[in-house]
Amino acid sequence: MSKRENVTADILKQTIAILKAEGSSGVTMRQVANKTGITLSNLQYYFPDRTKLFQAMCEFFFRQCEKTILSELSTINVNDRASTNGFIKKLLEMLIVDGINDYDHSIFRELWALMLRDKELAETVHRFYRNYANWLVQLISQFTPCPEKVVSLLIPYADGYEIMGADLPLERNAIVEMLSEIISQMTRKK
Amino acid sequence: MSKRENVTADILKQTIAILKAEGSSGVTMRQVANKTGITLSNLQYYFPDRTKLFQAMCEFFFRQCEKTILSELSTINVNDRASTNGFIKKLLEMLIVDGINDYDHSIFRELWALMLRDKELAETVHRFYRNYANWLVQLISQFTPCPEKVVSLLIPYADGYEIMGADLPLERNAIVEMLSEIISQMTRKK
DNA sequence: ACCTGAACACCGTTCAAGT
DNA sequence: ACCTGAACACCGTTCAAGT
Repeated sequence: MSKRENVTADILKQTIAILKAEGSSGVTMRQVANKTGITLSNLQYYFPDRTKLFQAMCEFFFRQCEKTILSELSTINVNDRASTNGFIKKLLEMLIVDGINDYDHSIFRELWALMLRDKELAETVHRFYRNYANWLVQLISQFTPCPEKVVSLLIPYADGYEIMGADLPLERNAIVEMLSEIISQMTRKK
Repeated sequence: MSKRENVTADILKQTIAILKAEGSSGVTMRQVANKTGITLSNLQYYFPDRTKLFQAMCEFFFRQCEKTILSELSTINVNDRASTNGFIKKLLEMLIVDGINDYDHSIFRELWALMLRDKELAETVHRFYRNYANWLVQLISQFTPCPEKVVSLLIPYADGYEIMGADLPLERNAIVEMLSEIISQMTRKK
């Protein structure tokens, strides 16, 4: 790793840490520089303005995400290949998460807001979602004849549930049950 | 309306306008004061700090939202009472919206981020979602024996779809079709 | 009760200057 | 190629002072 790569990786890690802890308004150029242990001017040498820093942070974040997700998905694949029902349940338990459990979800929420005012960052987020959808389709295609339907149902639902799932008339268990039924009906029918 | 009510309403309207146009980082105390035509100090008399301004803005925004939604829902109710299928389609067309069409959705995205760092604002958002879910349950209960299921499926899905629906393997029409089938199967079964 | 302006520490960005 | 510090206009907040 070149010096440039090392320094920028440090900067982006600190940026993500601050974003997670304090939100996008907490990510100031001076704060990032301080936590990284460099001067403001030096930070600006690597990232000439705040927008560029956010864009790079976004790409860095998704590179990490992709590693995590791919290893999680491969885990599920090995253990539960046997039964279709067990597989679906495992997948649902993984995807349908309460907003309180935030580990990386808070960063997604910040990105959804930042997307509105930064087209390049928005394209990075959309690219991630397209990749994510493709992986899921590929994984699920072993278990159902309509993986595109299942994925098109689950990904948006998981994002929305994370925001306001706690305010729904049904409890999480009932919702997982409902989704499980919907998917097995889809799978049976065709 | 008292003077206080008039001034605060003006302030909050301008706050929402700026939030929609420039995002939460664009909502500065000085900018809000300028657009409202009052001094910074005077704005601070009505809203002692930025957090209080955001909280009041959030409540004001949802009061407007509730009016809009209730009138939209009553419209759907009158025209399509006749056929259950027609009613569901109308409802889906209303709820499943692409992120590009943003009218008020951009404000929701900002609020989802602000919720993470302001518990009072978060409670206001959750209260809105609970009300929204209750109205939908009530409206839908005429057409299906399991309105809680339908609502618990549709609201999170609509929020998630607005963010990343464009990145799914299925087109919007196919998705509306899929959801329509799912709901009519739910309705038939019981 | 309502409104004002000065002053504080902090912010992003620019720039001329160093190695 | 990499790093620095001073200076700019802007920010939220505090405060003492007015009507």
